[in-house]
Amino acid sequence: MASATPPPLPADLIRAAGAKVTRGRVRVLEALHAARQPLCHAELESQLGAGEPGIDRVTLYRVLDSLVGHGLALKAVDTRGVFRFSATGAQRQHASHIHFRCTGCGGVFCLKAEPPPPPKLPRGFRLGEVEFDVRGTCAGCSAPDRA
Amino acid sequence: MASATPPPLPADLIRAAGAKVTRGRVRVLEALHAARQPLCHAELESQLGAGEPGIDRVTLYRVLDSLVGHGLALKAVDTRGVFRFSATGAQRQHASHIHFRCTGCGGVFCLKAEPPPPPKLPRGFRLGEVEFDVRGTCAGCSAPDRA
DNA sequence: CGCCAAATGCAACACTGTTGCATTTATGGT
DNA sequence: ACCATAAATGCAACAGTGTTGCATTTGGCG
Ligand SMILES: [Mn+2]
Ligand SMILES: [Mn+2]
Ligand SMILES: [Zn+2]
Ligand SMILES: [Zn+2]
Repeated sequence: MASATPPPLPADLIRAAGAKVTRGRVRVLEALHAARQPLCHAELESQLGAGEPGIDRVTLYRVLDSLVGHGLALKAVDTRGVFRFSATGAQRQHASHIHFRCTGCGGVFCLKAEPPPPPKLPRGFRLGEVEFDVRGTCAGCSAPDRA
Repeated sequence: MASATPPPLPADLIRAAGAKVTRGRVRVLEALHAARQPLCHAELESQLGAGEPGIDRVTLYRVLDSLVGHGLALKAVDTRGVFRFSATGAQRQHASHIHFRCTGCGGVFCLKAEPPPPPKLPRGFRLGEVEFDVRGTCAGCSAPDRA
Protein backbone atom coordinates (compact mmCIF):
# COMPACT_ATOMS: atom_id res chain seq x y z
CA MET A 1 0.00 0.00 0.00
CA ALA A 2 1.79 3.05 -1.25
CA SER A 3 -0.83 5.55 -0.16
CA ALA A 4 -0.89 6.71 3.40
CA THR A 5 -3.21 9.53 4.37
CA PRO A 6 -1.93 12.61 2.57
CA PRO A 7 -1.23 15.57 4.82
CA PRO A 8 -4.22 17.90 4.83
CA LEU A 9 -3.74 21.17 2.98
CA PRO A 10 -3.45 24.33 5.06
CA ALA A 11 -6.50 25.78 3.31
CA ASP A 12 -8.61 22.80 4.36
CA LEU A 13 -7.33 22.99 7.92
CA ILE A 14 -8.25 26.65 8.06
CA ARG A 15 -11.70 26.03 6.62
CA ALA A 16 -12.29 23.11 8.96
CA ALA A 17 -11.33 25.31 11.89
CA GLY A 18 -14.12 27.69 10.94
CA ALA A 19 -11.97 30.58 9.73
CA LYS A 20 -12.03 32.38 6.43
CA VAL A 21 -9.52 31.06 3.95
CA THR A 22 -7.33 33.96 2.93
CA ARG A 23 -4.04 34.04 1.08
CA GLY A 24 -2.22 35.39 4.12
CA ARG A 25 -3.45 32.67 6.43
CA VAL A 26 -2.64 29.94 3.95
CA ARG A 27 0.86 31.23 3.34
CA VAL A 28 1.60 31.67 7.02
CA LEU A 29 0.30 28.23 7.92
CA GLU A 30 2.33 26.72 5.07
CA ALA A 31 5.41 28.45 6.38
CA LEU A 32 4.77 27.19 9.90
CA HIS A 33 4.28 23.64 8.66
CA ALA A 34 7.47 23.77 6.64
CA ALA A 35 9.50 25.20 9.50
CA ARG A 36 11.81 23.04 11.59
CA GLN A 37 11.49 25.24 14.62
CA PRO A 38 9.05 27.81 15.93
CA LEU A 39 9.26 31.03 13.95
CA CYS A 40 9.00 34.55 15.28
CA HIS A 41 7.12 37.39 13.66
CA ALA A 42 10.22 38.94 12.10
CA GLU A 43 11.32 35.66 10.55
CA LEU A 44 7.91 35.06 9.05
CA GLU A 45 7.72 38.59 7.75
CA SER A 46 11.01 38.44 5.88
CA GLN A 47 10.32 34.93 4.68
CA LEU A 48 6.89 35.79 3.31
CA GLY A 49 7.59 39.32 2.26
CA ALA A 50 10.24 38.17 -0.20
CA GLY A 51 8.45 37.73 -3.51
CA GLU A 52 4.77 38.48 -3.99
CA PRO A 53 2.97 41.49 -2.62
CA GLY A 54 4.16 40.47 0.82
CA ILE A 55 2.10 40.52 3.98
CA ASP A 56 1.48 43.65 6.00
CA ARG A 57 3.15 43.66 9.39
CA VAL A 58 -0.06 44.16 11.33
CA THR A 59 -1.94 41.66 9.22
CA LEU A 60 0.73 39.09 9.99
CA TYR A 61 0.19 39.65 13.71
CA ARG A 62 -3.55 39.23 13.22
CA VAL A 63 -3.13 36.16 11.04
CA LEU A 64 -0.99 34.57 13.73
CA ASP A 65 -3.52 35.47 16.42
CA SER A 66 -6.24 33.94 14.29
CA LEU A 67 -4.33 30.70 13.75
CA VAL A 68 -3.62 30.43 17.46
CA GLY A 69 -7.23 31.25 18.30
CA HIS A 70 -8.46 28.49 16.03
CA GLY A 71 -6.03 25.97 17.42
CA LEU A 72 -3.96 25.75 14.25
CA ALA A 73 -0.80 27.24 15.75
CA LEU A 74 0.90 27.43 19.10
CA LYS A 75 2.41 30.54 20.60
CA ALA A 76 5.28 30.48 23.06
CA VAL A 77 7.79 33.00 24.27
CA ASP A 78 11.47 32.33 23.70
CA THR A 79 14.38 33.09 26.02
CA ARG A 80 14.77 36.57 24.55
CA GLY A 81 11.16 37.43 25.24
CA VAL A 82 9.98 37.11 21.65
CA PHE A 83 6.88 35.14 20.70
CA ARG A 84 7.43 32.14 18.47
CA PHE A 85 4.78 30.26 16.55
CA SER A 86 4.56 26.69 15.35
CA ALA A 87 1.96 24.67 13.47
CA THR A 88 -0.11 22.58 15.84
CA GLY A 89 0.47 19.36 13.96
CA ALA A 90 4.22 19.77 13.95
CA GLN A 91 4.07 19.90 17.70
CA ARG A 92 2.64 16.45 18.15
CA GLN A 93 5.66 14.67 16.70
CA HIS A 94 7.80 16.50 19.23
CA ALA A 95 5.49 15.98 22.18
CA SER A 96 7.07 12.78 23.42
CA HIS A 97 10.61 13.92 24.03
CA ILE A 98 12.57 16.75 25.55
CA HIS A 99 14.20 19.60 23.70
CA PHE A 100 17.49 21.28 24.27
CA ARG A 101 18.03 24.88 23.34
CA CYS A 102 21.55 26.06 22.69
CA THR A 103 22.12 29.51 24.14
CA GLY A 104 25.08 29.91 21.80
CA CYS A 105 23.65 29.33 18.34
CA GLY A 106 19.96 29.27 19.19
CA GLY A 107 19.54 25.78 17.77
CA VAL A 108 16.94 23.33 19.05
CA PHE A 109 17.89 19.69 19.51
CA CYS A 110 15.66 16.71 20.21
CA LEU A 111 16.81 14.57 23.14
CA LYS A 112 16.03 10.90 23.61
CA ALA A 113 14.27 11.32 26.90
CA GLU A 114 10.65 11.54 27.86
CA PRO A 115 9.30 14.73 29.38
CA PRO A 116 8.66 14.45 33.12
CA PRO A 117 5.09 13.83 34.22
CA PRO A 118 3.11 16.86 35.39
CA PRO A 119 3.11 17.34 39.17
CA LYS A 120 0.07 16.95 41.36
CA LEU A 121 -1.72 20.24 41.83
CA PRO A 122 -3.51 21.63 44.89
CA ARG A 123 -7.28 21.25 44.96
CA GLY A 124 -9.04 23.56 42.55
CA PHE A 125 -6.01 24.19 40.37
CA ARG A 126 -6.35 23.47 36.67
CA LEU A 127 -3.37 22.26 34.70
CA GLY A 128 -2.53 24.06 31.48
CA GLU A 129 0.75 23.51 29.70
CA VAL A 130 3.83 21.91 31.14
CA GLU A 131 7.15 22.86 29.66
CA PHE A 132 10.48 21.27 30.42
CA ASP A 133 13.04 23.69 29.14
CA VAL A 134 16.63 22.53 29.02
CA ARG A 135 19.22 25.07 27.99
CA GLY A 136 22.96 25.05 27.56
CA THR A 137 25.49 24.90 24.73
CA CYS A 138 25.49 22.31 21.97
CA ALA A 139 28.56 20.29 20.97
CA GLY A 140 29.56 22.82 18.34
CA CYS A 141 29.23 25.81 20.59
CA SER A 142 30.89 24.00 23.52
CA ALA A 143 33.94 23.04 21.44
CA PRO A 144 37.29 24.49 22.55
CA ASP A 145 37.70 27.92 21.01
CA ARG A 146 39.68 27.63 17.83
CA ALA A 147 40.66 31.27 17.44
CA MET B 1 20.52 30.43 70.86
CA ALA B 2 18.69 33.51 69.72
CA SER B 3 21.21 34.71 67.18
CA ALA B 4 21.38 33.02 63.82
CA THR B 5 23.55 34.52 61.11
CA PRO B 6 22.00 37.86 60.23
CA PRO B 7 21.14 38.32 56.56
CA PRO B 8 23.94 40.18 54.80
CA LEU B 9 23.15 43.73 53.78
CA PRO B 10 22.68 44.45 50.08
CA ALA B 11 25.53 46.95 50.20
CA ASP B 12 27.89 44.31 51.52
CA LEU B 13 26.77 41.81 48.92
CA ILE B 14 27.40 44.33 46.19
CA ARG B 15 30.82 45.21 47.54
CA ALA B 16 31.72 41.56 47.96
CA ALA B 17 30.72 40.92 44.36
CA GLY B 18 33.26 43.48 43.25
CA ALA B 19 30.85 46.19 42.12
CA LYS B 20 30.66 49.80 43.15
CA VAL B 21 28.15 50.43 45.89
CA THR B 22 25.73 53.01 44.59
CA ARG B 23 22.39 54.11 45.92
CA GLY B 24 20.59 52.74 42.91
CA ARG B 25 22.11 49.30 43.20
CA VAL B 26 21.41 49.10 46.90
CA ARG B 27 17.82 50.16 46.50
CA VAL B 28 17.18 47.77 43.64
CA LEU B 29 18.77 44.84 45.43
CA GLU B 30 16.77 45.65 48.56
CA ALA B 31 13.61 45.66 46.51
CA LEU B 32 14.47 42.33 44.93
CA HIS B 33 15.20 40.80 48.30
CA ALA B 34 11.95 42.05 49.74
CA ALA B 35 9.90 40.84 46.78
CA ARG B 36 7.87 37.66 46.94
CA GLN B 37 8.11 37.05 43.23
CA PRO B 38 10.38 38.13 40.42
CA LEU B 39 9.84 41.77 39.50
CA CYS B 40 9.85 43.30 36.07
CA HIS B 41 11.45 46.58 35.12
CA ALA B 42 8.18 48.53 35.21
CA GLU B 43 7.29 47.25 38.68
CA LEU B 44 10.69 48.18 40.03
CA GLU B 45 10.54 51.58 38.42
CA SER B 46 7.23 52.54 39.94
CA GLN B 47 8.16 51.01 43.28
CA LEU B 48 11.45 52.87 43.51
CA GLY B 49 10.42 56.04 41.74
CA ALA B 50 7.81 56.75 44.40
CA GLY B 51 9.53 58.98 46.95
CA GLU B 52 13.12 60.14 46.61
CA PRO B 53 14.69 61.39 43.43
CA GLY B 54 13.70 58.11 41.80
CA ILE B 55 15.88 56.07 39.49
CA ASP B 56 16.28 56.86 35.85
CA ARG B 57 14.74 54.31 33.52
CA VAL B 58 17.95 53.55 31.69
CA THR B 59 19.97 53.46 34.87
CA LEU B 60 17.56 50.89 36.25
CA TYR B 61 18.16 48.68 33.23
CA ARG B 62 21.88 49.04 33.73
CA VAL B 63 21.65 48.42 37.47
CA LEU B 64 19.76 45.22 36.79
CA ASP B 65 22.28 44.14 34.18
CA SER B 66 25.03 44.82 36.67
CA LEU B 67 23.39 42.79 39.43
CA VAL B 68 22.83 39.90 37.04
CA GLY B 69 26.38 40.17 35.74
CA HIS B 70 27.77 39.98 39.27
CA GLY B 71 25.59 37.03 40.16
CA LEU B 72 23.43 38.95 42.61
CA ALA B 73 20.23 38.67 40.60
CA LEU B 74 18.63 36.27 38.16
CA LYS B 75 16.93 37.24 34.93
CA ALA B 76 14.16 35.21 33.35
CA VAL B 77 11.49 35.91 30.80
CA ASP B 78 7.85 35.57 31.83
CA THR B 79 4.98 34.22 29.74
CA ARG B 80 4.27 37.65 28.32
CA GLY B 81 7.80 38.05 27.10
CA VAL B 82 8.88 40.48 29.81
CA PHE B 83 12.10 40.03 31.76
CA ARG B 84 11.74 39.47 35.49
CA PHE B 85 14.47 39.75 38.08
CA SER B 86 14.94 38.11 41.44
CA ALA B 87 17.62 38.26 44.11
CA THR B 88 19.95 35.30 43.86
CA GLY B 89 19.54 34.31 47.49
CA ALA B 90 15.79 34.29 47.31
CA GLN B 91 16.08 31.77 44.53
CA ARG B 92 17.85 29.13 46.58
CA GLN B 93 14.94 28.67 48.95
CA HIS B 94 12.80 27.99 45.88
CA ALA B 95 15.26 25.71 44.12
CA SER B 96 13.97 22.47 45.55
CA HIS B 97 10.41 22.57 44.41
CA ILE B 98 8.28 23.28 41.38
CA HIS B 99 6.37 26.46 40.66
CA PHE B 100 2.99 26.93 39.12
CA ARG B 101 2.15 30.03 37.19
CA CYS B 102 -1.47 31.07 36.89
CA THR B 103 -2.26 32.35 33.43
CA GLY B 104 -5.29 34.09 34.84
CA CYS B 105 -3.94 36.28 37.61
CA GLY B 106 -0.22 35.90 36.95
CA GLY B 107 0.37 34.57 40.46
CA VAL B 108 3.19 32.17 41.26
CA PHE B 109 2.54 29.23 43.58
CA CYS B 110 5.01 26.85 45.20
CA LEU B 111 4.13 23.19 44.73
CA LYS B 112 5.20 20.37 47.00
CA ALA B 113 7.06 18.42 44.36
CA GLU B 114 10.69 18.16 43.44
CA PRO B 115 11.86 19.36 40.07
CA PRO B 116 12.66 16.54 37.64
CA PRO B 117 16.32 15.61 37.20
CA PRO B 118 18.07 16.99 34.13
CA PRO B 119 18.15 14.61 31.18
CA LYS B 120 21.28 12.98 29.79
CA LEU B 121 22.80 15.06 27.05
CA PRO B 122 24.56 13.96 23.86
CA ARG B 123 28.36 13.95 23.91
CA GLY B 124 29.86 17.41 23.86
CA PHE B 125 26.72 19.18 25.04
CA ARG B 126 27.01 21.37 28.09
CA LEU B 127 24.08 21.73 30.47
CA GLY B 128 22.99 25.22 31.42
CA GLU B 129 19.71 25.88 33.16
CA VAL B 130 16.81 23.49 33.46
CA GLU B 131 13.38 24.96 33.88
CA PHE B 132 10.22 23.07 34.63
CA ASP B 133 7.41 25.45 33.83
CA VAL B 134 3.94 24.46 34.90
CA ARG B 135 1.12 26.73 33.87
CA GLY B 136 -2.62 26.73 34.29
CA THR B 137 -5.22 28.45 36.43
CA CYS B 138 -5.13 28.66 40.20
CA ALA B 139 -8.05 27.75 42.44
CA GLY B 140 -9.35 31.31 42.49
CA CYS B 141 -9.18 31.78 38.75
CA SER B 142 -10.60 28.30 38.08
CA ALA B 143 -13.62 28.90 40.31
CA PRO B 144 -17.04 28.88 38.62
CA ASP B 145 -17.72 32.32 37.19
CA ARG B 146 -19.72 34.33 39.62
CA ALA B 147 -20.87 37.09 37.29
C1' DC C 1 42.06 66.06 48.83
C1' DG C 2 42.29 64.86 43.80
C1' DC C 3 42.23 61.40 40.14
C1' DC C 4 39.79 58.50 37.07
C1' DA C 5 37.27 54.74 35.69
C1' DA C 6 32.74 53.58 36.36
C1' DA C 7 28.00 54.92 37.01
C1' DT C 8 24.41 58.12 36.04
C1' DG C 9 20.99 61.11 33.46
C1' DC C 10 19.10 62.44 29.30
C1' DA C 11 17.88 62.23 24.48
C1' DA C 12 17.25 59.61 20.82
C1' DC C 13 16.59 55.30 18.91
C1' DA C 14 15.17 50.15 17.66
C1' DC C 15 12.21 46.38 18.15
C1' DT C 16 7.88 44.09 19.29
C1' DG C 17 3.25 44.33 19.52
C1' DT C 18 -1.44 46.96 19.53
C1' DT C 19 -5.42 50.05 18.20
C1' DG C 20 -8.52 52.81 15.08
C1' DC C 21 -10.46 53.31 10.90
C1' DA C 22 -11.25 53.27 5.99
C1' DT C 23 -11.16 49.83 2.22
C1' DT C 24 -11.26 45.30 0.31
C1' DT C 25 -12.55 40.50 0.20
C1' DA C 26 -14.46 35.80 1.39
C1' DT C 27 -18.51 33.50 1.92
C1' DG C 28 -23.46 32.40 2.39
C1' DG C 29 -27.89 33.34 0.50
C1' DT C 30 -30.61 34.93 -3.45
C1' DA D 1 -23.95 34.85 -11.23
C1' DC D 2 -25.05 38.55 -8.11
C1' DC D 3 -25.49 40.83 -3.71
C1' DA D 4 -25.19 41.75 1.14
C1' DT D 5 -22.55 41.60 5.02
C1' DA D 6 -19.38 40.43 8.33
C1' DA D 7 -14.68 39.61 8.49
C1' DA D 8 -10.00 40.48 6.97
C1' DT D 9 -6.72 43.71 5.25
C1' DG D 10 -3.66 47.92 4.79
C1' DC D 11 -2.06 52.00 6.65
C1' DA D 12 -0.98 55.30 10.18
C1' DA D 13 -0.33 56.20 14.61
C1' DC D 14 0.65 54.61 19.02
C1' DA D 15 2.43 51.99 23.46
C1' DG D 16 5.72 49.13 25.97
C1' DT D 17 10.25 47.24 26.41
C1' DG D 18 14.91 47.54 25.93
C1' DT D 19 19.36 49.78 23.84
C1' DT D 20 23.04 53.21 22.44
C1' DG D 21 25.78 57.56 22.59
C1' DC D 22 27.49 61.09 25.09
C1' DA D 23 28.09 64.61 28.50
C1' DT D 24 28.15 64.91 33.57
C1' DT D 25 28.60 63.11 38.17
C1' DT D 26 30.38 60.09 41.67
C1' DG D 27 32.42 56.04 44.26
C1' DG D 28 36.75 54.25 45.59
C1' DC D 29 41.55 54.76 46.11
C1' DG D 30 46.20 56.64 46.48
MN1 LIG E 1 11.85 17.24 18.82
MN1 LIG F 1 8.63 28.45 45.68
ZN1 LIG G 1 24.91 25.74 19.58
ZN1 LIG H 1 -4.94 32.79 39.38
